[in-house]
Amino acid sequence: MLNERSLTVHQDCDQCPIRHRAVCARCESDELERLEEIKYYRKFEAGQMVIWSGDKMDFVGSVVSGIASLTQTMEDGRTQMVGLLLPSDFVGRPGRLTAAYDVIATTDLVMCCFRKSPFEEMMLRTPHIAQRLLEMTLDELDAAREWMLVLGRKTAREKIASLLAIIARRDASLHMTTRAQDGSVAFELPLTREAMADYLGLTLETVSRQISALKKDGVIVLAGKRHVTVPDLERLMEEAGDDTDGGMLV
Amino acid sequence: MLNERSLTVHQDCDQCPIRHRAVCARCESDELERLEEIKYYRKFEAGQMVIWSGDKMDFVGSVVSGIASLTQTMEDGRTQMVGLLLPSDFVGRPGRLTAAYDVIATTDLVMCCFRKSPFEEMMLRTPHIAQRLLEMTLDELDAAREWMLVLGRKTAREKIASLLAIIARRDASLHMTTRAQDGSVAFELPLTREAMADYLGLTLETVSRQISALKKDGVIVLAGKRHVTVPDLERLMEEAGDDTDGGMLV
DNA sequence: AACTTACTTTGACGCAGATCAATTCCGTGG
DNA sequence: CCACGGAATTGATCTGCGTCAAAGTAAGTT
Repeated sequence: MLNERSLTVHQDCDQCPIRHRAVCARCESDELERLEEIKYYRKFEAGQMVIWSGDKMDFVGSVVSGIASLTQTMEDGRTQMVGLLLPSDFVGRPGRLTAAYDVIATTDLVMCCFRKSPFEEMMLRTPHIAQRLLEMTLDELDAAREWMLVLGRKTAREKIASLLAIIARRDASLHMTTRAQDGSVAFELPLTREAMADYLGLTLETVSRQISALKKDGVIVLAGKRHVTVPDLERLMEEAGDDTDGGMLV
Repeated sequence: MLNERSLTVHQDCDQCPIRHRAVCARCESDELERLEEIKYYRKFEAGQMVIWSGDKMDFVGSVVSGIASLTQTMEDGRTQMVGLLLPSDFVGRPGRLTAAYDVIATTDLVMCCFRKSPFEEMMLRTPHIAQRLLEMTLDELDAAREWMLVLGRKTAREKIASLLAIIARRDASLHMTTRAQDGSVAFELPLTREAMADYLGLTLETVSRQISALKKDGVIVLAGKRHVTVPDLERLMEEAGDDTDGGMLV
């Protein structure tokens, strides 16, 4: 799967996250119309498989609402999440026949899809789309590599802080956070502890313990299990060991 | 940096790994000539920095000979290699101003470069190049994500086996391995123990210990510190915990 | 041949995070 | 309202890998 770093939120239609004009601001408008014609929606329930690794992929698309995850699994069951698809993120691989990872609906999910072959044909006709997709894919590659540093070198506490910082940043850019006058940021955790563990290469117990520790140290405040308030985003990012000012991740 | 998954080895010129006709088999030949015109070579010694993270990138190119690594570093010095550039791999990010990672010559290195702006102009003129680069970048993304599984979920022994399997496979595709009649494969390890550790998210001591263990168990045979013989590639891949038949990595 | 320097191996020990095991929390439906 | 079940917490213990330290190896230099 290609994923994330959307074609950005549709301005004209709050149902569909793909702002076609962002894909290709310089294309002839009839191409854009054609894109509109081959569009359709798919819904998934939390926990449902969207795509199995190795399956034939006959569509590309993007997330309208909900969260999906890209996951790799070893025969013995160990799993690693390799990407998180938030609303506006792109899924699919122009030019590829089969899916490389499992895609799972983490929450209830709505996707806006395009049949792959017409999309690809259009890509061939309109060069700016390939250029835009290249741009997006490079962003994803950056994100994946930033995540490699997290997985390979960070401590459990730093990993949790990194993930929270990323979600806070991403949610902020989608205006999903509450930002109080004192600068604190609040958001809803979209992942179970287990999903976080799979993303971070940890166990769910370690995730739980580190969240408790961050809470005890006042880095975050929890209301219920899922509602997180970050009093000081700077502090959280220090905890994450982040040099990267605001490197875009996921 | 974009990297790896080359524009493949030049057929006409063994000096230059970029087979321009592979980039764009369908372009007009004068475009290819133009690419030839803006080409130049750069040499680096082992250990030299090719590019600093954050620096302005004014060229793209590919590795002719030697090995380079893409590395991320935290302020406290922890480092994670996020990519390995072998001969024929591509470096550079069309459409990006600055480098996202350090690029370091792991061995003596020769690169074939193109000044970035003419290359980009050409990319705009010849759509197949953007499509080819998209293809390559998607491959890299797959590789990065496969590596996330290695970093997040595999044991030290599996990590080492994974790395050796990848190098063996990569070298084989470049005809750099010796393949004996009994099916064993032999190659030269291009990395120090420390570099391997940085790639695998381990310490050099653990790398050394696991290599000794694999040797003791007959999975590999060492002649000197660097020359590796793999009697049974299947066995090595089992040790790597590899489901992926032959997923391209690095 | 002796010295230097960088790389590698091996050992002893400690700790971060995994594993195993009980509760507790909380949302949902009867 | 209670009861049920998945999610989360917390505790006790184990272990793989990191850390610190020392010694071995190989290639280049004088």
